[in-house]
Amino acid sequence: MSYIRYTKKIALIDCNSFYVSCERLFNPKIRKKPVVVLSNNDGCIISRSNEAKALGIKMGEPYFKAKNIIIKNNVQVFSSNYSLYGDLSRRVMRTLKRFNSEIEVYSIDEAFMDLSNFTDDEIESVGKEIRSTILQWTGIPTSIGIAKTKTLSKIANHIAKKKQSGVTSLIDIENLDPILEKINISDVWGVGKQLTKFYQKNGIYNAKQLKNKSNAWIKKCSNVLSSRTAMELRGIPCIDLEIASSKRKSCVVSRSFGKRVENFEELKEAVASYCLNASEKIRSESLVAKSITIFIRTSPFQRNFGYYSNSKTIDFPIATNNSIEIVKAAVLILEDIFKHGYRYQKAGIMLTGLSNENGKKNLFSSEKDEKINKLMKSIDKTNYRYGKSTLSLASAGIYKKWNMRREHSSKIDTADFYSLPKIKAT
DNA sequence: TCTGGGGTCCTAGGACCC
DNA sequence: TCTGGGGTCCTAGGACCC
Repeated sequence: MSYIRYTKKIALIDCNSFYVSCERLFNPKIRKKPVVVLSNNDGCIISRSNEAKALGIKMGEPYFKAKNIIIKNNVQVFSSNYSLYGDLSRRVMRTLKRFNSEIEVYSIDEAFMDLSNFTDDEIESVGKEIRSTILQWTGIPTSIGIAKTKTLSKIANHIAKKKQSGVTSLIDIENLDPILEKINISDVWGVGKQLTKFYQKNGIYNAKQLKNKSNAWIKKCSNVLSSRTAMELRGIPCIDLEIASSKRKSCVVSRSFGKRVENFEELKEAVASYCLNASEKIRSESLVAKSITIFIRTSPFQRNFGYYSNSKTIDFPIATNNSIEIVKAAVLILEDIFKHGYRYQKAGIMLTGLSNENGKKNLFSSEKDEKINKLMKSIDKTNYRYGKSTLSLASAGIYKKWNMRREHSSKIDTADFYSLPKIKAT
């Protein structure tokens, strides 16, 4: 058997300190200053400018723990504004698609792109052109790594992050060993906390050592994913680019509360309102859910009031995306798992077994279902037009005392068409 | 005393990613 | 006082069947 083996060129484009860069776009005064963006509920630090990193502020660090450094160094702090970041992300991806319409949007701030049709000589300058175009058109700085596999392009990107040009290609490097040797095993894509521990125990401390370990050993002692990672380090592509955007399989809405919740009614409100969010989300993607899970828990960090965590899943008789039905099921579960006497910190709802809506009609659908579907659609339309939660269910509450903290919001809303300034043509 | 074997399907939990 | 949220995939083990 013979086959043609051609070398792929995979680029990973990654936005630098993405959330911070988004905030900076609308606030030039903080360009050269240390900036951090906080997670929901102003809990943790999830994006840092280089200046903030240099101060020793760690990724994922609780905000209250870093507060001293932050105040002392006048670090600018922002609550997260996901509609802004989502909007800018779409702009970046749209710009990227001009270079190759087939990209894999891997996360809000990253995309893989196949650049195999360019020659080895061109590749680095193509990378630089992509980078400068994105910067010019969207204002977002990026780093670009190019290599023969996704895993290697992650490493290339890692290196590019530290370079002035922001672009690194490993394509025409014959022997990658000296480079891989400098990459810490925990920095390899697909190697998390547990695997790092395991590899270190077996004398593997860097990417080169993993690359040189036999597949048989890796598969036996770990799993297929790990052996794929090793193959990719050797320059053999095992993880395909996922161009076609596939439909999601689950949908989660969960939040920590702004303050601890003790009474059932408030918890019910929160859960009901998460249900409305989740069902609207799956409706907008024309999906229906087979089952629903509710979970509640007290803080895992403060157990002095006792710790309680529980969850339960039930199946719907017929897959659904109807808010009313979903809230009803959620409340039933909640009644079952709620226990008095605890200070709840977080609750969440998960819709699973998602499938396409059009397969939904069956023996049991009725005229009533049709009416409910129409009602849901008009609620969604109204909320889209007049702002989120214009129409809601009474069970979701009005005052939402449990709502999350968001004390440092920049309040920029590019996604809300109606909050844009109006200019009248004369 | 001695208590099949193998296949499939489902689920919960763990590990990973951003 | 204060510790995020949303995904995917894999695996082990149980249930069930013949």
